[in-house]
Amino acid sequence: MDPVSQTSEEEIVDTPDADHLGKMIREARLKKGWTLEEAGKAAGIGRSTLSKIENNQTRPSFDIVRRLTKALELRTPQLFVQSGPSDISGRRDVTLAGQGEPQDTPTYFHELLCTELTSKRMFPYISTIKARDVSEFESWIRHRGEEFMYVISGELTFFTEHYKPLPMKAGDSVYYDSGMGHGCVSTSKEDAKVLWVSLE
Amino acid sequence: MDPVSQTSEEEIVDTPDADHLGKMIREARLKKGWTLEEAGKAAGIGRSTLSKIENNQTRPSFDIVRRLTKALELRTPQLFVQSGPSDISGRRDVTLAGQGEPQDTPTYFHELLCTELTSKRMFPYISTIKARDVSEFESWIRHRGEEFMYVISGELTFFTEHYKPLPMKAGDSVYYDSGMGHGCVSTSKEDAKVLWVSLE
DNA sequence: GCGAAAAGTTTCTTATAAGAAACACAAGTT
DNA sequence: AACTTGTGTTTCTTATAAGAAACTTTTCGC
Repeated sequence: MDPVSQTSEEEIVDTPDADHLGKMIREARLKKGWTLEEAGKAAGIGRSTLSKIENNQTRPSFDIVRRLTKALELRTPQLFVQSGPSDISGRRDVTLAGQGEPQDTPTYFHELLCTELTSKRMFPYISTIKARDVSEFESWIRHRGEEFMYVISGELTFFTEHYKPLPMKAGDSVYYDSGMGHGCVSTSKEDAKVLWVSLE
Repeated sequence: MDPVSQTSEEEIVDTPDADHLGKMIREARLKKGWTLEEAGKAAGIGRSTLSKIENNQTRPSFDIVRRLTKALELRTPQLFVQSGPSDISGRRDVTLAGQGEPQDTPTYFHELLCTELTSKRMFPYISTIKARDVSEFESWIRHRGEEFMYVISGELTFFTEHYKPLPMKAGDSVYYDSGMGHGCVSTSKEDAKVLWVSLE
């Protein structure tokens, strides 16, 4: 196999991961240095309930888990980890310069990166923004999630709902709620090039 | 307020978001064009149960929700959204070139980007990798989550456990499980510069 | 419009989660 | 060593989730 593009889609057997949850919660609680009583109070649940959850003696309701994640400031995605064909553990995916998967729209020329790794959670892509006048700005893009943008080259104006237009140049970056309307136009003579990383 | 750096930490009142879950699940099911029966079968639960969940007439167990997210291929983080002081809705955070928050280690010079938005889920930073010999490579970095790296300038070799060393140059990118040991060294005369986006 | 089939909702039963209180087990204190 | 206090575990009760089946609504054919 080509050493550069090693994304293999091997089938992995499913395992129950039954006692994963309790372990994680106990870990998070101890990390905060809390007793069952304290953590329970912070999350609004009884200490006996929490004890049983941590020892996997019960299947808690989604509500309870949600309250716990908030109180303990737990990262939620990892609570759902279940082994299966769709996780990226022990994998990597390389895309060489200019070798991304092209995807065009009227305004942007997108190049999707690392598309072999279908189960990844972030979506990186490079966009070429065609040079044109600021006045031509048309409609907002809007999609659930958050997004990071880094200007690789050129100059552009980045628009966000509720904010003033933002002039940007190579090396600048912005992080924003992509649920807000957003979009950008090149303000230099040449096309501008940006790297986007999107997370739903 | 400075229009460029508008990250405000206003207090937002907490709302229960009680009927968020059902709505999302119904949406995901319909998107797949499935009936209650079909979706239930795929997730291994009864259609009556699913009906009640979608109509928020019950507080499902975490297990059931997990099975549903798997069957419906739902993005899990958004199931946990609860309004509160710590989400980024309607916000943005800008970092101009070279204005990131510096953070040094023996091997890397990191510049953290968009640090005002503390509740964001992805962590972007630019690293300058000091020029040195490949043989000097020491120890693996390893942390839970996934990571995306884009080479801004210079040439380097990217190391990942279980894989062959990967020579990279400006414009190349790689996405990998950051739980695997990883690290990189510059192979050009000058320092190399890379953009990393990390997600736990 | 009427019947038949399919999709969704509402009982009804039972299995079980959640919390209170009792219990067990430490680590200090006198 | 007995007493206290603090932490986690195990009953025990009751509130409720989950599934089966009955019921309602929608969709489609004729």
